[in-house]
Amino acid sequence: MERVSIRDVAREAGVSITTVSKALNDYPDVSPETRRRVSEIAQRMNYVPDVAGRSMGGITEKVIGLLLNDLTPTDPSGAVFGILSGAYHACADSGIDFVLLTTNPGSQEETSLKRLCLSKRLDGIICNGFRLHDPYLEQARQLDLPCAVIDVEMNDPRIVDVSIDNVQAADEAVTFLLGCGCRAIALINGSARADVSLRRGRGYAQALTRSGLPVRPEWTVDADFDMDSAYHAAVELLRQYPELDAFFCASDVMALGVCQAIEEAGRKVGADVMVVGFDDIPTARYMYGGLTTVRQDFYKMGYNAGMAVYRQIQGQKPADASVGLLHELVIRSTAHGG
Amino acid sequence: MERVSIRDVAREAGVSITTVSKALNDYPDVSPETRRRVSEIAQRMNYVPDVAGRSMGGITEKVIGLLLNDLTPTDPSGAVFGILSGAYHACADSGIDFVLLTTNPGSQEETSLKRLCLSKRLDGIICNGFRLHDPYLEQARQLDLPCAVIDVEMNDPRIVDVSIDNVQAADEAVTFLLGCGCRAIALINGSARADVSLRRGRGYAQALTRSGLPVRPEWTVDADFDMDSAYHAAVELLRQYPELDAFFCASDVMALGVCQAIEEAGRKVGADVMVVGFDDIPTARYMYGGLTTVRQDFYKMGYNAGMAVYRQIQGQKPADASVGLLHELVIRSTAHGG
DNA sequence: CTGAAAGCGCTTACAG
DNA sequence: CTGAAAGCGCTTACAG
Repeated sequence: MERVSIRDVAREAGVSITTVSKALNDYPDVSPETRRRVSEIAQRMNYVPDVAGRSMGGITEKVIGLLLNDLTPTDPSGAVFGILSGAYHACADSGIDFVLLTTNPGSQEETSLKRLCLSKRLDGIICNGFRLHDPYLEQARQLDLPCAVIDVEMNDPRIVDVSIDNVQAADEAVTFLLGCGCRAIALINGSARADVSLRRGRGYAQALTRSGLPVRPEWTVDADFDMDSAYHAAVELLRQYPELDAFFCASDVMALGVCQAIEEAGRKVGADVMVVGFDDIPTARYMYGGLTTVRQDFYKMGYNAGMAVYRQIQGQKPADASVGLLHELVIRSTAHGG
Repeated sequence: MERVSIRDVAREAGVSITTVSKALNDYPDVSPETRRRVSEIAQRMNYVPDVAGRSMGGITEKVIGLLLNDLTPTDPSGAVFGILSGAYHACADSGIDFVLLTTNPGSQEETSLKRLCLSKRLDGIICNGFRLHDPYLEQARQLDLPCAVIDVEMNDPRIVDVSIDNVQAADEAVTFLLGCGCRAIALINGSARADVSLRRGRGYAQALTRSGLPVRPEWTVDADFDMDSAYHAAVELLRQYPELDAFFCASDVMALGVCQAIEEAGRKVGADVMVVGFDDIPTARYMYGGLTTVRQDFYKMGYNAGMAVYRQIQGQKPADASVGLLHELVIRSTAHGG
């Protein structure tokens, strides 16, 4: 596509490029008539200043990157999409450029986070999908750049943590199951390498302990947030421990696999065995008569993360981005009182 | 973050910036020893060439933009995510920069597609989510840029169309329902402003006509791809036309609403009333005992679109990107023979 | 109010 | 094999 440069506009308008630049950048020292004529001509010629040129001239847009650890082909829970959309809109609302970046365990070894940020000229970064011990997580602490990390408790004054209170959320879910009369509750957890799994496991244990119930390690399975793994785990648990009367699952997607296993075992979900999921994915209310689950708002997580990074770029101190990030136990059919 | 420039590296290495540039860009006329030392120093100093500088120097990366018409907070079907991921990976595999852009009916009036492409320095573009009569759709034809459009039949030799054969897919779905013995089949369609809706409507009518059945317009409802609208439409249809024995839905998400309406009407999904959805979303097999649906591969659509645009950028002629984009009727519980 | 000139960080003929 | 210099498209003191 043929690009029109500032010289072309200047020639057409019969002025210098200085004047074109000033007219288009709202400098006061340009006659109204000149400004009008120049903008009119620039518009007509479809002149769009070259970003590289502008950048060299000293004008750069701020840019925030959303760094996704592994962009998978599919996003069953919609978590990544929600975060992406939220971060994007936070940038749009702040007049900041948004750029999508991805990495994976392999490329984390190749290129340092710092070089990645440098090459994309980032002014701030949001990290999502990182596992404990991922190299970039540690590098984020050394990064001299506004940074928000989603779903990993970094405990670093320079980094904004963005996540719901997962311990509390899991505690509430399990406490609810106990209130429903359940006494043998299994935990189908996400990957042990994910910080949220640790926290949800803690909430689960905390609720049981408070009720004077033992925490039986054999009733906790790491199903890596995977539907099929959860299904198989539940099949096995139900076979070995027929006394199980409830499953708390660290994601709705895993809850689906668990529900299927329960039904295949000839038991009735929500009656014989209760199930609570996590996330409240868009289709949750249509599954198994309505999945009882812990809702979290991924869009808002992304949005808050974007805004928190933006504020830091503006020089404000990193506000607590988890404020207003509330979870909510949504009671439907797969687990319910009375 | 402190940026190191080529001068800093040159100074540190005791050579000219010319030599640094040559060493780092693999020019042959640099002594092996100099090259080694310069790269070593550049690496150590975390030197990353400034893209703007490189661009001014004449070296620019190719970039493909994925333009989404409205980035919604949520993506219940996972279609947008799949396309995004596919397009991203096509770019990654081709060594091309990927950038995410969004627009909406309002901003389409403000900025022309051409200016948008110019401002992002695009070398190619993929359009998704556009409705018939969206201004950008017409502007895409005039655009002097490799372009792929998803799910709209553009019929333009310069534009790559990317979509499954929606007429054929719908025809197969309805023909299957007829084979199941259904004789009163309603169509819950997507927005009439979406090209795919038109095509699926055509396939629906085609299948009925072939079987000598009348196409009753009152049995077709535009539910705009929305779960709740589909639910309400189904409630109403079931009330007015109790003889309905099947629903063909233009999306799984809408099928969910329809299934709920059927159950609330005291009828059994898959027995009294059959339901076929569209998309095969990740959770489809867990809903209502398994949703019968037409599968399409969104990731592949995005990937093929990206590759087709890339090929055009390389100067190759625009291959048919829909090749290999197959749909598949997945028969589960909500509609099944015998 | 206008414009010539310097400078931003690179690359690349070109001379040595 | 090395480096001085021109040039890419802008912005912005600065002089007029």
